[in-house]
Amino acid sequence: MTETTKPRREQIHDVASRLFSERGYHATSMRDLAGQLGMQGGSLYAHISGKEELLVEIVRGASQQFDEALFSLRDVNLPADEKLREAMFRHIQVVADNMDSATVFFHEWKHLSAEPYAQVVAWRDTIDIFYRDLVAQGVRDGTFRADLDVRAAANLILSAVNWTYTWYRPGGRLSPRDVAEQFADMLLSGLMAGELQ
Amino acid sequence: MTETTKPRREQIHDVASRLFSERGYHATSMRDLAGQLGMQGGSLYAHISGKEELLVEIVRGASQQFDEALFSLRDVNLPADEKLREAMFRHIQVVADNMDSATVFFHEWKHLSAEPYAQVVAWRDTIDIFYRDLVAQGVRDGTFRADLDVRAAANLILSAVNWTYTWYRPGGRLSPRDVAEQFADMLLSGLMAGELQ
DNA sequence: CCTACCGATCGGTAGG
DNA sequence: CCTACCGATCGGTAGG
Repeated sequence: MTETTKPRREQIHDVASRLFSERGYHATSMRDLAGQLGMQGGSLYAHISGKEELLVEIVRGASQQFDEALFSLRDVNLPADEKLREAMFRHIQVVADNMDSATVFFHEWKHLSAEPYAQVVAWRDTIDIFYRDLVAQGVRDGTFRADLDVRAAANLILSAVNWTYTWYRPGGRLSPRDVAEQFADMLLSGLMAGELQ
Repeated sequence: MTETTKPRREQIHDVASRLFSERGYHATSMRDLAGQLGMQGGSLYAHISGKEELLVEIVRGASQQFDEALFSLRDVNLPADEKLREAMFRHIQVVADNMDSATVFFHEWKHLSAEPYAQVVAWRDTIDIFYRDLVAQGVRDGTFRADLDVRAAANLILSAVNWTYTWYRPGGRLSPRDVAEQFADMLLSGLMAGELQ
């Protein structure tokens, strides 16, 4: 009995996330969408107001997932390196658990109209600041190297966790935890062998 | 006299790279393109065979730039860490020098038809292998840590250099060399302060 | 949720 | 390189 039917609106969002991520927003027609749901193109408008509403809600949903995962970490009292491990894990997990909407988020946000577009830009800043604060804290308390460029470090971390949407395969060899630990190990300790060997 | 006119075909490619990167492939119409060149939509077909030809050539051009930058490094005799620095610099420089076509490359290749699509997938593998070989060499000769996961390391490096297309601004505060050195410093030495302090 | 339809726009072509 | 046009398809609506 896994046949419990989701609300129609939710089904539409799920299919839209999948098609937008596979083909892109502009290459997906409302008729494509309707076809996957077994209805006619015009019937979609009984449930939604328009195509862009779908994009807006997918993008907003994804950014909220990131927010919920990361901002509860903000004031947690942990050593900077452990905090970074946990943040990277949560960040990657959001991507892994929402491959479709995360892909739409990273790929299609430029097609939003002015207002939601500006919200994404503002949101990106908050995430940037989250990682900069995390790094800055680690530098201040001596966990991280004193000569770190905080912006560059945050940028490198974000590159690692964001780029996962292009290559990660849920159900594959690596769990989100595996990826996070591998990346964090390398970022924290570096690739170089110790000087003494 | 910087008014030397480029060949029309090249102008079309330049404008197409810019519009495809700004708006996306499907959201750019042939009439948009023609308008920016001061001609009518139909007139484009005196110079090109179709819209997808433009996408194919932009994508192919970008991948060739990466090839030329990286593959001459393949058999150069350098310590692995220096080789990595140089590879990252060249990789980032290709992105920085070709922001438009690099963006199209990373963003729009999924819209290619079967054959050029498969070429991009195959190309990506060669780049992946390039970085894995570089890391593996460093592990073998003791430059890099013996416990490195080669695939993960290559993946992390690629995340850093590829993601630059989303944030780098040519002519801004940082040169491609700056970014490459910052990233390589952090990747090679890690973020952690030394154990003794 | 369907049928039937709207005006607009798409990539591309014919003929000059 | 332009004018004029093609069939196809787009997002969306009216009326039921």
